[in-house]
Amino acid sequence: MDKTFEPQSIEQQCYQKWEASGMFKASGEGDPYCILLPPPNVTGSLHMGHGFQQTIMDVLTRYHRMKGDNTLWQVGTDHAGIATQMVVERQLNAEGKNRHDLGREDFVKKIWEWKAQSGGTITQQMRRMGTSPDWDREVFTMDDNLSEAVTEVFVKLHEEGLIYRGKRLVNWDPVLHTAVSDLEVLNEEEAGHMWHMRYPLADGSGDLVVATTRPETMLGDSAVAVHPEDERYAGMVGKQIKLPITGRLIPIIADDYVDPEFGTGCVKITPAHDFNDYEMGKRHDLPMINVLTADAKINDEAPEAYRGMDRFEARKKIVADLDSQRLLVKIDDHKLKVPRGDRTGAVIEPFLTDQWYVAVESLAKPAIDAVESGDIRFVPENWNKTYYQWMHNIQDWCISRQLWWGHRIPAWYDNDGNIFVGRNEAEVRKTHKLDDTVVLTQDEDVLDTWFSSALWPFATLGWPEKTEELETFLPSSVLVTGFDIIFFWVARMIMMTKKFTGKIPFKDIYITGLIRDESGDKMSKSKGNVLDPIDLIDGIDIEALVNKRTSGMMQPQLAEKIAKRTRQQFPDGIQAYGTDALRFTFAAMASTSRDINFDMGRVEGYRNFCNKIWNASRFVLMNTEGEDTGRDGGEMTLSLADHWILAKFQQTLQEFEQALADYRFDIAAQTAYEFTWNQFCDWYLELTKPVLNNEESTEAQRRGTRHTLINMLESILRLLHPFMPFITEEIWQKVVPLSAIRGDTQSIMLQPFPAQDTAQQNEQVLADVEWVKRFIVGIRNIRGEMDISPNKPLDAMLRNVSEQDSIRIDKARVFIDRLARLDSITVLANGEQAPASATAIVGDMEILIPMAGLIDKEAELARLTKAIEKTEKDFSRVQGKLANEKFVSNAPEAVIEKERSKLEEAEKQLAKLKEQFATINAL
RNA sequence: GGACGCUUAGCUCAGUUGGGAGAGCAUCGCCCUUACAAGGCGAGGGUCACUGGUUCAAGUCCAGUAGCGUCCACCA
Repeated sequence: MDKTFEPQSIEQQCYQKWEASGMFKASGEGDPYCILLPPPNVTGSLHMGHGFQQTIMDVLTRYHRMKGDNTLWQVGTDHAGIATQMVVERQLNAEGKNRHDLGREDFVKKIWEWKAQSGGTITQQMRRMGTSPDWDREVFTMDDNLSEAVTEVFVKLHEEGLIYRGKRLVNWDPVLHTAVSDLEVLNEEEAGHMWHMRYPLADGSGDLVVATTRPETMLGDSAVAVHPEDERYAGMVGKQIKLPITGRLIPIIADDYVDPEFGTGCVKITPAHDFNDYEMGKRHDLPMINVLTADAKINDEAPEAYRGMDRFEARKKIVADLDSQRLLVKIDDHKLKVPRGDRTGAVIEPFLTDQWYVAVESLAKPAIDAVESGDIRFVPENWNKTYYQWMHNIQDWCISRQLWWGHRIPAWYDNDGNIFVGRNEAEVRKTHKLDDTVVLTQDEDVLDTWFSSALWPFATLGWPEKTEELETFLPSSVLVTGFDIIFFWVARMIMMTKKFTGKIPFKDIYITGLIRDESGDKMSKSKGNVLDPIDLIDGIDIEALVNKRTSGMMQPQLAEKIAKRTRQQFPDGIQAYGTDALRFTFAAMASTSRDINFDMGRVEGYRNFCNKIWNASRFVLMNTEGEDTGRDGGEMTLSLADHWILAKFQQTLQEFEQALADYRFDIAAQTAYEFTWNQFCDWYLELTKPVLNNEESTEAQRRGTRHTLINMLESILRLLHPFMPFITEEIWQKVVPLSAIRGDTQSIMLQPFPAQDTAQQNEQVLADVEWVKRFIVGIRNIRGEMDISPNKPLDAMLRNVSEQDSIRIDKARVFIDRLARLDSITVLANGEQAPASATAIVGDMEILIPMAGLIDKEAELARLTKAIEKTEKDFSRVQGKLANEKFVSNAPEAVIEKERSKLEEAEKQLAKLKEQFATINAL
């Protein structure tokens, strides 16, 4: 084995072996365990969030597979309507064309070509993360069977009246020319203005001043509203306004919605271009005057001078024209929330169009019940509040999109505009008895991508067929996803799955935090702080990294700054840390908090952990290869250390499994790390040396220790495998022939997870070794602080040795001698004089290292002073506590007892330290 | 306006029924000891944001303040 761990050399071939051997498939035996991969966009490439969530899913999948469950990780990708269409359209733009030049059919064909060529990027990258989903079951949301499910759901919901078509005000993206749902609109606060405009009364008796943030919409005004109890305008309600520029007559109406305190207390009402005005328009039966085109330009409803102007151009002209007519009163600065499309960033326009909707109210109720009843559980639990809040205020879902890429809506129109919904045209003709003379044209629109995503839990398992998979794996065990798509996806899956299968889609919902950069900023192209998980795995040099971060930018002017910062942060680029280190980092950072600031130091630390495992394994192999490890029987005597590490491992295993059951991946990772490094490597491996390198050891002792050594390592590898699949597989293949494992050893991933075994728990041994450790650390501490070389053998004297101390010394003598590097141990009789010494205290026992020629007086006095101060502080705190009568009478007996023994301990120690101080001081 | 969350060592973060403040990285000292210098051994470092309350006892529970963040709704 090489001296350092080189992840590159093993990962990819290891993965190929796993995948080719079909090891990711559900075994068909054991309790079902299923995870659904939130399907990433087929256009996408792996980002840190994917890496994080997939690590968690893979840990769970590999763990449950090893536990013997019938484990399925269902994988697939999403067609991502808008995102994908935009990517391909951008390519066309680069060729100087647009999608209309190609026409719908050719454009969609082009997207399929693009998908065939580049759509596999993200699934290839998932493989680099070491994920183990059943790739043979990979689905794409536009596959035939998924599309069938989509049609089926649409038709059934329509039959029940839960899908309807209606003319409503929708969020319109004027760049994409499509409606989008409420969730796809982001409201950001931006600096704007409030224009105060004078509207004259038609009878010439005066005027009103309205305040607006969108003057151009005045072309579509159909009323002015005031509060019914606003005395200022009491006499005006019912009168007419002569709307400037257009000359139209519009009424002054009264409505509670108006806030008399805000602005002038008069609101211009534009029902076709504002959601609140739309509602008021309906209440007052006002005309809906649409003054915009699909491009958000002024249409022919407006006076000629404005027609064809962009909405923002029109705004300027209208303000100028009003000003010249002395109708502009003032312009105030005003902060307002501007709605923008989450994909395009374009200002969204409330726009009156025909769209398809899902009436969600009746679907929402069972979905709320499913969480309230505890059938579905959010982890962490407080996310259910977010869920309830949205579900209780849920609005009908606009599902039609004026795009070309997606599931075509299964609705047909005849020439009279009648609508027929069915699974296909033939079915429609049959059910509605339409012969060939009736011309039918299919609805041009496609469905919101999230409509098909909502069916993911059952459609991927074969629905509407009654498949065995559906029977076995629905509901799935846990959904691992981010809070950002609780509304988009999670809630809709619950509604749809309940509706169409009667079952819940999943039992637990584990909500992960968002991965941010080290200072808490969101990773984004424009900030230039994006890390690519693949770069952390393979490494990247600084030039390539700078190039990556600064190319293809929306705002090229930021490039220089980003380049500079990147060079500053990564002067030598990013090292290749390997997949296992990255995965371990993700797992270790998966605490319950909302956001995670990604710290490169952690990755480096866990890369070092990989190296530690690697070198510990080298040590184990060096000492077991070609030796008798007891694999074929033979007498074995286990040392104290052997028993101890087995017991310690049991403790670790218990904590580890509990943590995983609680979805505390950070605790599980920490537990495994601590055991492996601080117990197994730092102590146990050192404790095997006195046995293996001791000429006096019997063959049974050597065999026992070798046996423990190799099998302990083997168990650790299985423990760590769910987190670090590659390094554990690589080492395990070398270890297993020496271990006690028999049978099929094709891969560690098919081995059982280490079993909890009460026979190996041993409190006595744990206590004994803790005592030994304190003994050794006491002497190391003296060496460290006294600058005594670790190589220099010392003579130790012991004072106040109890019977138990003596037994322990006998049991552990070889270990103590070797690890503390002692030449001799002398037990002093009661009252026997000791030479001037440095001291360590273990319980009641004192360890004395004679100072002659070794230790200087001042240094030892300083050390003792430090120890005395610390002990005195403890002592007086505990003493104060016990002196408090209220504490003694109120606290539980166990707590008081603990404090009493603490006090006693401190008192004894203090006495010894002070005595020692006096002795040294007298020299 | 409503909801949720965060504030603990220089940095990134744990701290689960209230009962001795922890980890990794960074820092300092010693050590190339035959698994590992991506390492070993040892050490230093915190008025747990602030104020008040409950309690014998508060990082932990309650109330409030300040700062930061997220989501939802929204006044033109």
